[in-house]
Amino acid sequence: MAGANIKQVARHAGVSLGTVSNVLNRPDSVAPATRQRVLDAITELGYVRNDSARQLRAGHSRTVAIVVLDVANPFFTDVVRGAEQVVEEAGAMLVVCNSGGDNARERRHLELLEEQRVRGVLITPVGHGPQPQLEKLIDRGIPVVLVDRGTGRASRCSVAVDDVLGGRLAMDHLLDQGHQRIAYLGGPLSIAQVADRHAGAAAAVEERGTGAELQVAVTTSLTVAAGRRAAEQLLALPARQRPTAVFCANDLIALGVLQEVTARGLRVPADVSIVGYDDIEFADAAAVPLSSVRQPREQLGRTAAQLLLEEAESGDTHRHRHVVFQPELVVRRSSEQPRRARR
Amino acid sequence: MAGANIKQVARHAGVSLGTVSNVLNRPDSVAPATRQRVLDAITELGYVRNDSARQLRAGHSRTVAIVVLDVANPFFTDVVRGAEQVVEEAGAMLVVCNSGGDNARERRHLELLEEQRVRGVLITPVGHGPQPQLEKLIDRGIPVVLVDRGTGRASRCSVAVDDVLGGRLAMDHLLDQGHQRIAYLGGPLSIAQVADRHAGAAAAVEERGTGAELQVAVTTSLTVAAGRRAAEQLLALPARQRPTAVFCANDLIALGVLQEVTARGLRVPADVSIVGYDDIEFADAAAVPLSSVRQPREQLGRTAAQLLLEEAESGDTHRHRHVVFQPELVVRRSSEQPRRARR
DNA sequence: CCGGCTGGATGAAACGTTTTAGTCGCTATA
DNA sequence: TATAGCGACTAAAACGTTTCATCCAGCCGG
Repeated sequence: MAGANIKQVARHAGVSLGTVSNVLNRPDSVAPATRQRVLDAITELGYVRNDSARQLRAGHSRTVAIVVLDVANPFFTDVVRGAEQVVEEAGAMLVVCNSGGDNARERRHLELLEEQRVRGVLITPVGHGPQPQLEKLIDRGIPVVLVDRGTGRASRCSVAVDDVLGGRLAMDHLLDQGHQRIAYLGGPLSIAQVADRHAGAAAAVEERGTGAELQVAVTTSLTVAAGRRAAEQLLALPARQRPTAVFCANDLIALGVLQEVTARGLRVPADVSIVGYDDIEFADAAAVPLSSVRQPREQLGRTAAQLLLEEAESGDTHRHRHVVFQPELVVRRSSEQPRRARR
Repeated sequence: MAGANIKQVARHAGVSLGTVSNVLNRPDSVAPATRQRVLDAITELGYVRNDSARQLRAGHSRTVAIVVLDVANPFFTDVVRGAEQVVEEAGAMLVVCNSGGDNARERRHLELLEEQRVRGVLITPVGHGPQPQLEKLIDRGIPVVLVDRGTGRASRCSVAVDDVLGGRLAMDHLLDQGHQRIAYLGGPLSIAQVADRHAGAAAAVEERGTGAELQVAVTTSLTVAAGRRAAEQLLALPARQRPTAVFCANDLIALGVLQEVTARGLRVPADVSIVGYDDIEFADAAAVPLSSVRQPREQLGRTAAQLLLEEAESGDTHRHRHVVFQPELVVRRSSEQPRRARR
């Protein structure tokens, strides 16, 4: 009952092997009576298609992969959910791979995915530099869609949120509040999003021209723990060098900072204002509700998956597209208090 | 350059096809000179193994699947990370599938996984009832390990945390604080964890015998939004019927309750005490730090993966094992305040 | 009554591996 | 000197599909 193949089904139903295949793939092309006989045989033997053989014949699998920087980051889980919807609707399967922000792990995953001849890859690459393994995939004709990573090259589709704009929004807001010593927290800088958000923030300070100072504290990862450690260092500074506001590369960092700051007995936003990035569900539920830059996360995933499937279908006739969404600043208590000017 | 197969590599290197395979799989068995020639041919042609063909031959794939109730739930992302470590160390690949607590989706995933002839499946099943699709996998000889789901049947391994004990711990704590009207929030009850935690809570109330009352409010899912909605209903009750403490089936629900309660101008824990479950990272960062029942999440994943691989290796000689971890109550501000007795 | 057409079924090739049995030339042993 | 043994390599089978070229019977129009 366990391991029947198509040939045994055929014998059991008294038809040829090709007919069984037809029942499976083009049921209309076989006479109702025969079809029923085959179907009966299938259930009777507990036959289950062997996807390996199918793939081998087809030249590619029916799974789509998404490679994210961190599975545990709510930003990515939302993107994944969006992509999942579209992919499953198309009868395919989405597999989630976690690079953890590590170049080597990313490469390893891409190698495995190439071996698997996946139908396509959605990826938020670790670095901005060229990723040879990714080029290899594209050479082989496997569609690749860049997720949340800029306008990319002409050789692939991409969906993104304008991170430079996001950084600018956050920083303009803090400058509006009168802050003069502001810190940007995030890292590693090899992560493009981290760099872009910083670029936007720096540009905003520059343009404002009021001589505000933007310090940068680079963290080793985008986690709550990293945020807490970074805050520890900032708070060790003498009060007059200490920044009065912190803009964090994501909400996890921001939550870490929030924890550490309040643990030290300082108040948010009275002593330190905080703005995060991503507007994850928990930003609103934090000890002090967190101001944050919101991105259309699920939509990002959906759109990416759509572009991918589109490319997988249309083959050569495909023209690469680049979709850019606009972020939006959500002001909450962690930064909203009207303040006197500071220096 | 893109699509070379083993045969072309062989021709290019002037050897037989079998020799190339040997270079790939048993490099020591081929003479160094020949080996080098083959290796050169491989890089020159950009050859990449075709995993479908490999699998077909081997009879099973080298990927392990984990089917979780909710990818976006931090509890599961941690379990996934634990499993990932072990699986990748073994040179295999972990694919994450999301049942979303939906029976039909779970079945669909299992069907696909059976077609893929995966090496094994880690799963937190949606219901406690029998899942025929799961039995089918086992019949076929695909190892299945139950994650976070009780002592299970003898036909498979399992790892779990004692949810009944967890419910008991939480409830004992609340009873110790003198609460007499307590609500249990969670759902759907078809999710085993939800039912078990409730069972533990009910048992604690029963044993205490002080006539405390345990209301149950069933939610449609284990999300922040569901928690908020449930809280809305509870708070609509007249003050003297309203529970003074709430025990939530997970932290997401608890965070939702916390948000709604504070939004209504009530204080936690003065007006309503809250205890959550899972002790996710954000429990500590919430507006009022959340008491919660902690589970060894990553270890759960690691152990599950180890059991799975063990079974996959040893085949028939395998004896199923059931590992149970103990949960631990973490008391924080949301429930810790010493209180006068209530009624 | 014949030729062509059509719906329904068949047989065989092909996909790219891994593995097993076997071949071949050498060297060490009796 | 025959032979057993060994190292290095080869040839071919097998894994389970899908697809394509055939084939066959029946039916229609002429």
